[in-house]
Amino acid sequence: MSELKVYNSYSREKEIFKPITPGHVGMYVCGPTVSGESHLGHARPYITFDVIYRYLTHLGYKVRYVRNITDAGHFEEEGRAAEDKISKKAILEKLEPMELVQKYTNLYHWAMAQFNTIPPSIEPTATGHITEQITMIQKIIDAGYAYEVNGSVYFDVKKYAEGHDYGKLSGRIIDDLLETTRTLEGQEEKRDRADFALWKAAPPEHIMHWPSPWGEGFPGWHIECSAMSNKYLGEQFDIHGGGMDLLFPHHESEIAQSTICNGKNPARYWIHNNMITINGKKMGKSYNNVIKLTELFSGDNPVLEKAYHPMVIRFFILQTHYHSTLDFSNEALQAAEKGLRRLWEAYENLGKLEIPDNTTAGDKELDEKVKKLVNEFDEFMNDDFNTAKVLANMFELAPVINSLKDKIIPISALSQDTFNLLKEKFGLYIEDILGLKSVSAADNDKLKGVMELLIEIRKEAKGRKDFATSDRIRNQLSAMGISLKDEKGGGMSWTVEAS
RNA sequence: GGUACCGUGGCCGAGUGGCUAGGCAGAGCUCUGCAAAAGCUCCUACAGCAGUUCGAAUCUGCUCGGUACCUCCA
Repeated sequence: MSELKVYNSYSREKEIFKPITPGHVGMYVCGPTVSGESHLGHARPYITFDVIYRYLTHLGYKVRYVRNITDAGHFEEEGRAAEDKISKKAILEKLEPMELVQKYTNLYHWAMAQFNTIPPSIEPTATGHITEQITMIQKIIDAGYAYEVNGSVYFDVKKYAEGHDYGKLSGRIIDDLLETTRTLEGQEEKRDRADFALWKAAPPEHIMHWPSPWGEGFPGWHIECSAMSNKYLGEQFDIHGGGMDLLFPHHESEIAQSTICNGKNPARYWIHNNMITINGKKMGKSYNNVIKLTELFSGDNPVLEKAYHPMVIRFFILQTHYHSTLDFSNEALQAAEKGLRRLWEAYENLGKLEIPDNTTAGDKELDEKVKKLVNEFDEFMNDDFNTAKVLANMFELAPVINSLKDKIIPISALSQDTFNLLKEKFGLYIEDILGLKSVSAADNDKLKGVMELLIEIRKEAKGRKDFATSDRIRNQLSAMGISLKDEKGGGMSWTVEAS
């Protein structure tokens, strides 16, 4: 079997994956800032890294998956910042900071569960690790790479760049960074415009602040990930992941901080997923084109033609390699919806098939083809987690499976070994590694009983050519979102559309 | 402006220099009381120009177009 190769953003090359400690993998993924509702953009990294986590686990690694919650910082409740400053009443009505954070954390967890992502091993919060961050900042100050001004602490990028390669990860040229003409608010305190905050003094009206050696304030954005990854995964760990937009300045700064504190790049492999775009534009606050996950699932957004099932989103994302941009459109999602349904039906059909013992391949060519398609699953995943190719092979297998089920191809065309391999790997991949689930709604026993009754009545009606009755049953059910299909050989199957 | 990346058939999207990716849509056929589903078949593209090569979607250069990052961002 081929070795796992991953594209390392740091070296810009595909590298063979070798963990620091054999048999173990430490993976840190930048989590969301919970100052607002999770949106479609959040779906991409967490589904991508969920599959990576699942695959590494499948390979036999014991993976410690750490994904943080950014719940500290200078955020305010959406759309209320301005009035808060002038209205005492608004201040009274405002949610407690932690109440706000809890609300959006809960929503995020709920959405991640909808996507069938496995919760991380550790999910540390920034507010829960203030002391660790302060300790780290102090270490950087002591090392001479940070300075304090008016209760805020900044990282001295210019000094760091003298002896280190600041900008390597993101392909930045340090001189350009130092000379950028862009002017931003509140930068007078910095010695150099490329410097970034490790600690910010909090103005009195600020909603979140903690005591520190430099006064009341809150941690800078980059330090939390360094502090928490260090705490739970050590000075150097295997994989650091996140969205491509975090390359600079976030991950670049993390490398700088950790290098000063621990003398090394914190991660061996930097993995970044690309962005989701809408009509060719990145989805983001600044573009005002954000689709919240709750809206996506309910269809309640002007750009959405309908609601989309979380599994459709998951499938849609996995149909593209994680390193490519993924353009969102109703057309593309609806295509994904149909594709997933077809694939899943084939999978269910496969589950119902049985093969007699000691069958030898009656159709050698087909047998070989099936074997090849199945074995390529591993190869494709080993090639930088190419889920798109795995799915393509599954689609190639679908007609074979359906033909076996309809007896267009006799089951004896395949050898017992090949059939078992197909059954085992298809299930392993589609459910355990890709993490897909059925989109059709609830199986419950009472409904099943009712359906069996209706099917029996319809069969009887058809038997006496009472098509008015048989069509009435099918049509009425269809109107309720239950589709009945006549199968070859007189059987009937039914599926309930997800509401 | 600087730095990266990208430009694939109606749409979405894989892609290792030579061999039909795949999905959705569309057309035809088979099956079927009808329908749906399923199966089979068809639809063979790689922004433009030049170059390297026996051979390029894949390498090089230029042109055009697009996106991202440089600011909070997944």
